[in-house]
Amino acid sequence: MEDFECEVLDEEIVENVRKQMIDDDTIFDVSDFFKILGDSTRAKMMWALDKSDMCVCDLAALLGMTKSAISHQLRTLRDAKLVKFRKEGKMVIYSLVDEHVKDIFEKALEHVLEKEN
Amino acid sequence: MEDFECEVLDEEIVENVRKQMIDDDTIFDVSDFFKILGDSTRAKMMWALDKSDMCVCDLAALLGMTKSAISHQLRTLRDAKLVKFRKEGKMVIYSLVDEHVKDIFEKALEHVLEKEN
DNA sequence: ATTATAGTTGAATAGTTGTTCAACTGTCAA
DNA sequence: TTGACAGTTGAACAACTATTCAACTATAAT
Repeated sequence: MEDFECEVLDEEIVENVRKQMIDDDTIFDVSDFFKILGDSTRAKMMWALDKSDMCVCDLAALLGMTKSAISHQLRTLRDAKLVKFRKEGKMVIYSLVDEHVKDIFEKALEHVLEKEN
Repeated sequence: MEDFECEVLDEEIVENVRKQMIDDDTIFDVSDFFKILGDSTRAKMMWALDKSDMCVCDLAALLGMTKSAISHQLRTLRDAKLVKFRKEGKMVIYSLVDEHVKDIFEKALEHVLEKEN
């Protein structure tokens, strides 16, 4: 017989789930959001900025990375609207945009720590 | 003068944050967790499995992908202990491991939808 | 036994992404 | 106006990863 790829086996389930499925754009937005936190450098930066606003240089020193690397990642975080910045003289001070992320971070942390066994 | 990379500017802040910093292993685990949900295919699969347990074939049909691609991603989700499976005849039925992920997903969804403007 | 189907797997490919490097801007101080 | 420093940027490189392809296993039915 022909080698067709994937016929539906349980029509009822598939149709039912398809009806409840959120639209592609939203799923993309959600996974893009997770992608941002899915890099340990960015995750650390968010964690650090949650503790205190900081300039690029201090973030770099804290994490033991170059200013360039940190600046690139801050750009990513800015594009994702997770951090904002203000200028103070030569320095640029970054801070978190909202508290929302903190909640998600802490829930994820719970989840991860729970699994450690 | 020498071109040193990144001297600490605000000792007090950096030291204070350093003391509150969570350890590297934990940050890695958390960002690895986010990385899993940071792919739209896997995000969709998790979303679908939250609505109903499903076999590989139906997941593939629902998402319009090959069984192979889905199977590979299911392997990733299994390794991350986010899904489990049971066998029914020729079929392998996958389901979510816990409710924890659902919470995080929904919080992230809130966050994303809130920003849409 | 043979055929069809559900699913898995490893290798290969193509696309993505994090960091480095070097060159740049803007601000402050002498 | 010159030098030093905080930060940004684009290009390049290396590492990673999602999907495809082909070959495979296992179960069920004829």
